[in-house]
Amino acid sequence: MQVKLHAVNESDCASCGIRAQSLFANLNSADFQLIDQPIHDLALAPQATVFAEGAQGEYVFTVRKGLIKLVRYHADGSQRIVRLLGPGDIAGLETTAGAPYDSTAVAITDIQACRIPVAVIRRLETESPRLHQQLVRKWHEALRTADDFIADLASGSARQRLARLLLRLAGEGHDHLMLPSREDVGAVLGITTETASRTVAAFRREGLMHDLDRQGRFFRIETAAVQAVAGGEP
Amino acid sequence: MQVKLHAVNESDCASCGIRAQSLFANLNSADFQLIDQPIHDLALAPQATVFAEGAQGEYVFTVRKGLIKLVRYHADGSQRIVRLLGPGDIAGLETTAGAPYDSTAVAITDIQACRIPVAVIRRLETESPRLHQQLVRKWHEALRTADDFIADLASGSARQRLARLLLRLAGEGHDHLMLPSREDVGAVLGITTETASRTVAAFRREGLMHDLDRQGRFFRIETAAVQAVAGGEP
DNA sequence: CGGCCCGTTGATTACTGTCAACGTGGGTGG
DNA sequence: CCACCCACGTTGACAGTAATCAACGGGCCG
Repeated sequence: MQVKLHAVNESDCASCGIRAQSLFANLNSADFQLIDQPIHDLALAPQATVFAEGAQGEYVFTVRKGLIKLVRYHADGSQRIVRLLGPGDIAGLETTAGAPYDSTAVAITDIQACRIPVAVIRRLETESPRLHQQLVRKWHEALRTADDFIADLASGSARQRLARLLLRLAGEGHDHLMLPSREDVGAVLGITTETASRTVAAFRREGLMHDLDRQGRFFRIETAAVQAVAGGEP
Repeated sequence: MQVKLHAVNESDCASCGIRAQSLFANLNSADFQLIDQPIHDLALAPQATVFAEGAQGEYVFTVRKGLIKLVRYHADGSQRIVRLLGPGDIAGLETTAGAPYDSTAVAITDIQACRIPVAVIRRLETESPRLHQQLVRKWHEALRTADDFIADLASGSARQRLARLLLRLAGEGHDHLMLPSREDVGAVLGITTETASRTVAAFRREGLMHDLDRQGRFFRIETAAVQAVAGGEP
């Protein structure tokens, strides 16, 4: 696992591309003075573990670039991905509630993230209403996303689920996306790797998605047609 | 929909059976003085809607007794239950983030709940660290429960899912439970009403659960055997 | 160059969804 | 008070989908 660290300061935050969605979205200079422990920039390679379920957390992580999976393991060793986190999302929010990590976080792609000591959050939370507001927003986003996962990605046929995942990964207004490994797609949708592979292959044959590379990871989707499948059309 | 209301005061809270799990768990008398809008006691009959998805919320609801379902509706009209709330749980937390309700809340059983104006929460949150701490705890509980739903109730065979639901409804250390309608069981587990009915019937035949009434709602379960099925045993 | 991981595909089985019918208990209206 | 009706649970038959077991090819790393 490759990990690179370097300290971050206020000016880095000021020029951060995802500042607007981050926890520090509307902090002022006085707020920044309250940060008494270093925030580190973190680079992770695919498959790197950010944190493990059950560990006592000391950091929250703001994803700046890449995709992270939150995983729960079943008794039989199989995994279920409970949520996917992208730029602007926070991993390890539960540490701000003083709890151990609820799931294991693993990098799917190359990751750039900010590692923020939970003590910094606790201090800012009580002293800066601006951070507090962002924190509540993040709790709400996380909960809403979790509910979306149940409603969208855990209901209906494999075709419907895959279609909804494609739309989610592409993001509003975009038609290109990167798909995780077929195994991860299966773990997100609650289907087997084989069914995930078959369904992707079927979508390609049907012209619902087109390869953008030769490794079967980057795709362009026919948004309207995919939406039809997501809604229940065969 | 039958709704009964009456105002609640500090002494009611002091004697509340679920005070320990409630938002007001450790408020002191000074904190109670900050409550400047009335909190109402709410009684609801089964099928009553507590709030509807998309509505701008003005209240959060603490469930004192009964079971509430949080529902999302699909484009085709079918429903998916995203979470179940019982005594001590809060419905409508998202209003404290200033957002509309993310899902529709419907009573499954007779309900007793406290209806708390969101303005009261906002005021207490800034002025009472005790309430603030409880609020964070509630966000965390809700998020964790949502993740549990994905990992436990949306993975594996119908038998596994039902077994896990039974264990969850019984609660740690208990072996008796009330099951919602077969339609709701299906909507929780992401299976059809028929499969839910068949699987319940199979569990009864196999002696995994025993009727406690004649309407097929109250059961006693063989906890060890049900755990085995939940873990993957046939 | 060889091995290995990953994606793919085939064959078969098992499970769940679908469509349909029926009984029963509770509620309603006469 | 009784008859009717309806919602709900149940069960059957069958179709359709996904899981399982197995095999194979290609790209990447050592």
